[in-house]
Amino acid sequence: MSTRVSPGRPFSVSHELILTTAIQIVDEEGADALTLRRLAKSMNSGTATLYRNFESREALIAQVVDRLFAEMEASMPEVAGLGWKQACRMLANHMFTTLRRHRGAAQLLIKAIPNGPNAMIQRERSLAILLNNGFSAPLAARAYATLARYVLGFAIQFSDNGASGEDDAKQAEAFHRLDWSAFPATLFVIGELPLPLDEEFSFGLDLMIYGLSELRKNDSNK
Amino acid sequence: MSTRVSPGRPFSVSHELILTTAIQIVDEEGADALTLRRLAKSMNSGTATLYRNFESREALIAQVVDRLFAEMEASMPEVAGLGWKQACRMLANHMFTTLRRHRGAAQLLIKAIPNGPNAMIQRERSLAILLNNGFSAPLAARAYATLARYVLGFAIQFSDNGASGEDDAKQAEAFHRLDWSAFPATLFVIGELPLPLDEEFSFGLDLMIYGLSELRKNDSNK
DNA sequence: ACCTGAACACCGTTCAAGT
DNA sequence: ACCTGAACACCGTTCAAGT
Repeated sequence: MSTRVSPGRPFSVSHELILTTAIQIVDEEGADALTLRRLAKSMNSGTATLYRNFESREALIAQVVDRLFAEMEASMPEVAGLGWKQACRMLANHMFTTLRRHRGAAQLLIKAIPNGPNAMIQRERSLAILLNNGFSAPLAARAYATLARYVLGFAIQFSDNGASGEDDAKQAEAFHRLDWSAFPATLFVIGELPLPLDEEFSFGLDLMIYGLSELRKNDSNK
Repeated sequence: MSTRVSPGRPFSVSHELILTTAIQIVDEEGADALTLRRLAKSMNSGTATLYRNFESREALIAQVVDRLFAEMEASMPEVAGLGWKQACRMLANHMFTTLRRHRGAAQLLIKAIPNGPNAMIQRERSLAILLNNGFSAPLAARAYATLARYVLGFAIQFSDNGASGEDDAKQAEAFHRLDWSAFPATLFVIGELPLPLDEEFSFGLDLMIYGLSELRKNDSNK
């Protein structure tokens, strides 16, 4: 697969290699492992060389992030024939799945809101679906912004905390130490927790889409 | 303020002082500034001394996090007479506000789900409200888990990225470079973006609460 | 002209040495 | 017995020196 947005400037080959290697590191070892030293070593180079292609670590990360949006765009499911609800669900799930596939990638999106070319294309596509389905400009803007934050917020929380075995053990132990009189509600629902991550995500997503459908009715009637 | 010598158990005063100082640093300089060296220097001490009170940086952060839950608990609004919708809204807003007041604090909650005593009390209180209002155990568990993730997900994204002036300038510049033919939907809603953060948060929260009210009806009728 | 080793000022963690 | 300076193995960034 070729790059969607090519710079066509000096250092482009090296530039390519750096981004590819960076994503590989994020995939295999998480966001914390993406250090300039680690990255340079993977390419048998030194950190100083990286500064020939990128102004700073932050700038490099911004381009890594846009790569992820390019990948999302390339593997985007077909939503043309679907209703807006189903389209929203698929787009949100697709973004969520992509971020989860690249382990700690979601954490890279925190610092700065994605502004790269591929992120812009994705926003355009999403807004167009809403506007073509009777959403007013203010409602479409709100719906898109909130849903995008929702997906990213969940993806961040599910991104890196790999050692669920150890965490779940601690959680279970803490629950067992609770006494009935002080924590009746917690113990009453204890069999339901913790929820599978995907289920938690889908549950909240459906709540929001349902709420949007109600707002849309009033929006259109007005 | 001078350092007091503890008469009773060893390190207890120092333990207190460390947590207080840590929160002060997070408030004033953000989560990134909370380094052990920075923390030790604030107390005219060395990093090694910190390891006398805390097993690791991670353990220290876990206790800082539970301090925030304690603060939330202490300033919790009265929700006894309110309906569950209004109670949910107030609890979610309160958690969001508390996390925002301590600038980068939300980022400290990512690594491990809060397990401290004060976090447990807060969960008990929230679950009890849902269960006392006709929610079944499965629905209450889902509602609580999803809302808690929602609040934290938003708080994280609004936590540290302080330089909104520079960011907004970049965003505006990027928007101006767009051409109408390629980005019609984006340009159509451009006047609506970016939304104020609180509005975005409230918008999504209301969507979820509305969706929950529908699920609750079926839940109770069953 | 292009590249990079080495330095600088940081980071979390450990432990031998000091009191 | 208690504390901590100093070391260790890292980090992002810079620049003089090498090719």
